[in-house]
Amino acid sequence: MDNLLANLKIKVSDGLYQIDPFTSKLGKSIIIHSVEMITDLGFEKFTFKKLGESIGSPEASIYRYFKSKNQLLCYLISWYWGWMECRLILEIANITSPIVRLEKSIALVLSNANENLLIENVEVYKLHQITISESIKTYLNKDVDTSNKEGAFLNYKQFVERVSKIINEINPDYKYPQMLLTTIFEGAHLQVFFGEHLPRLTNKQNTPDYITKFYINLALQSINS
Amino acid sequence: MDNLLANLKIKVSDGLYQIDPFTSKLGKSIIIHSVEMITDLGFEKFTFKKLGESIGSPEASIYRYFKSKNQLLCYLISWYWGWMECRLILEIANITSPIVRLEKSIALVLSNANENLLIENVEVYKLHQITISESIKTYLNKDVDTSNKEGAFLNYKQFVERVSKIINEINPDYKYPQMLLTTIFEGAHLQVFFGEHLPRLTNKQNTPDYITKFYINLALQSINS
DNA sequence: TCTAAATGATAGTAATACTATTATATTTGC
DNA sequence: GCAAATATAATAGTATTACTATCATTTAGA
Repeated sequence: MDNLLANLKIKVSDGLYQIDPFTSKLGKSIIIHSVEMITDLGFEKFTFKKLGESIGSPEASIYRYFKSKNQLLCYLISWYWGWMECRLILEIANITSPIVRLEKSIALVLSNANENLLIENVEVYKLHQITISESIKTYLNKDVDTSNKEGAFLNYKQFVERVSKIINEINPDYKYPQMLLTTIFEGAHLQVFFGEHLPRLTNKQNTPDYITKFYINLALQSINS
Repeated sequence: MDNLLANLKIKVSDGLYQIDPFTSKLGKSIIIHSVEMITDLGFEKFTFKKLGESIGSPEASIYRYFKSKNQLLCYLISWYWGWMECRLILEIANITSPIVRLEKSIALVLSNANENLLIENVEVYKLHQITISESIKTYLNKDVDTSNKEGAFLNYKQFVERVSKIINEINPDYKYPQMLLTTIFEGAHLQVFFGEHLPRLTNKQNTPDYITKFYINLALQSINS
């Protein structure tokens, strides 16, 4: 897969950066180290000053790439969903059954967890962790409409859109594909978090894919009724 | 209902305050005004300094009630779920059918929106808005385990627990009641938010209770299969 | 090699999230 | 009704955050 994707550039809306980070060494370093640091510290305790220290560049240089910590988070999450869309396309290509395609789409959102994959030198499983714990912070705030105009959620919307079309292949009359999918995707992330920190809010099982199976069932029951 | 609840004190874990705010005038003022301000400004832009100005007390006095902005948010959300549990008990008392009880439980989580109810002088619909946009911030952070020990999520867990028992009345073999319920409750809040700000991530309908109906169906299909 | 752009080094600002201290009210127990 | 305990006000101060600004230096492209 790495080879296949070597020449692939994941598209992120140009409202999500001041300078495209993948056009320079410093830019790439910002991405790689911020993924590292946000995973370790959490978004709240992560600062551009700490990031600057860890990459050996002044804080001010980082602001040339991202106008705020928030913009950087939006960039990372958007990049993640762009990457997920690539994976989705590869994963479901040549599969005729829409049900199988849907199953694979849902499973995809819960994968990444233990893979040691580097893409553009970013540790993808860390970005997955960040998406689980931090992604809702990109939109659950008073600036959501501005971020939306800047294109912060385009890649996520596109991902949802693509899977919702599969749902409508299964059942053209199903009225709530987006609603069902965001319920599943956000819910799936949450259950991972609950499993680790708030077990009374979930039903953790020993099998590694119990969350995936739960949501696949939920989806198919809802769509086929 | 107001009369019924006049003497009722909603229990909040004592790890969520330094001084119980409902034991003094200043404490009550902190609660009432913080609900107001967090609704208007959002949690990120809300500060104890602004709160102090709006209630005419110094910032330092607020810190005697809540050691941090985060603790105050945890208090408010916990209070909200305590209040919701009270409503739940009243709402489903004397209803024999567990299916109807479950339906009412789910509907409850999406109610409050337009009611102009004051309880302890707190505008409950604003607290509902805060829960929609801010509640996940109480746990999606690196301090979650500490907050959990302080009892921040007890009232929410209790609410979920109570409804999960209804699910197991309907189907004693159903394995994922907590998982299903947190998916529904958090999902329901999210769909309200998406409906207002990110419509491509949901399927907004003209009927006011489309979200409720969607999740009731989802629940019953999953439980009865 | 010249020039433009990117980066580094440094400084500075307003605001945030607190803590500390002392004086002044207010409540309460006797 | 008064003293003691407690709560609040007034004020000051700190480290950190989230930036912005300036200018010198390095690097990269034509």
